[in-house]
Amino acid sequence: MSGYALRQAIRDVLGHFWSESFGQIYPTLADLSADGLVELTRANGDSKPRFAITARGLEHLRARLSEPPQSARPRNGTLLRLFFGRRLGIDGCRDLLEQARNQAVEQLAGFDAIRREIEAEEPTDDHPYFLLTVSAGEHAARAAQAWAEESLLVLDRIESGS
Amino acid sequence: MSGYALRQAIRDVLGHFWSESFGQIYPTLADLSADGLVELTRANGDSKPRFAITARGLEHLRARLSEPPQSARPRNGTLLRLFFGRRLGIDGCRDLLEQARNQAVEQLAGFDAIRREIEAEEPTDDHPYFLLTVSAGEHAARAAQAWAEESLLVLDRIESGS
DNA sequence: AGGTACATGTAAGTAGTTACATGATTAC
DNA sequence: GTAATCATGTAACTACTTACATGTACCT
Repeated sequence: MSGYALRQAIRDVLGHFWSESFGQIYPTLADLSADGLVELTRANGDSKPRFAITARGLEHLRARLSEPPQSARPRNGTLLRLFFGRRLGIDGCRDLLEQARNQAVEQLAGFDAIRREIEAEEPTDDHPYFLLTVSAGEHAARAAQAWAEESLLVLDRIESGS
Repeated sequence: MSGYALRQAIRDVLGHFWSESFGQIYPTLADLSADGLVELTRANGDSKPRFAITARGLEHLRARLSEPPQSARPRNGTLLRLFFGRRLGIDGCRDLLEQARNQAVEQLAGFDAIRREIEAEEPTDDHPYFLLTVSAGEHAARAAQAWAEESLLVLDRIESGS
């Protein structure tokens, strides 16, 4: 695919756990091409550029996938604000939690659509792995929804005097 | 508290949803001090420096807490590797999932300790908010554990031929 | 013909960590 | 007295995003 199409695929398919910008994609694609890990095979009268991974690229990919994943530094703005909830005020907290709940519900609907899309396709050996990542999103979103709803009830109890 | 103590508090208390490095803390503390939002009040023969938030600092904090939280770009190395699970190989996937499960279990033990610590303290108006963030961690960790364990079973089914 | 989507690339800026340098205080 | 901890600060570096610049292909 093209770098442009690659970015769309990353956004649409890996969107809930990964992201890349053009500023990352194009230089990286150029480096990979220079190292012979991908090839630009623009066929005959083809209007669209087609990068494809090479045999050496596949080897390299396997090696990179085997590297231990490094966890990103945690940075959750919602939880930081709730931690200082007394300073923020109870209405601000309620807004944050309602937003968190709504976001979780939307995500669940999105995952449901992705899951049905995958299951409607001709099954391949990759599908079980794709579904693993969807399942991770579903578990996380359900947990987020449950937490937000419980927490809204806790706020009610705080407000009605404890 | 001192910048040094602040960093320890961030690591120990907010560790599961926030982090700051010295390279962030000291310049920021200097800026806040210059703007009169914090004050260094080193009492008489006190060996330890004590930064404290000022009245204007509290106002500023409230304003900053009211800003909408911006979500960081997603970057989950474990899910990225599992997405390409067929390339990584089933044993590599198993390692990733076992690590994810163990990490979740450890986190749950940590949250349990924090919760008991908070509940043992003299209750303050802040405690319900602290517990909200602990609860978020517990929900997320329980979801991660359940997902990892389900997924390990899925791997078994993949391996035993589908 | 003109707008939208496709396509690439880069410079400037943002946000942060890591590593280093330095010294004071406390514990044993 | 010496090792560990407390304490501050900064320069170099990493890893990205945003915004801009530029052009092509496709649809109506």
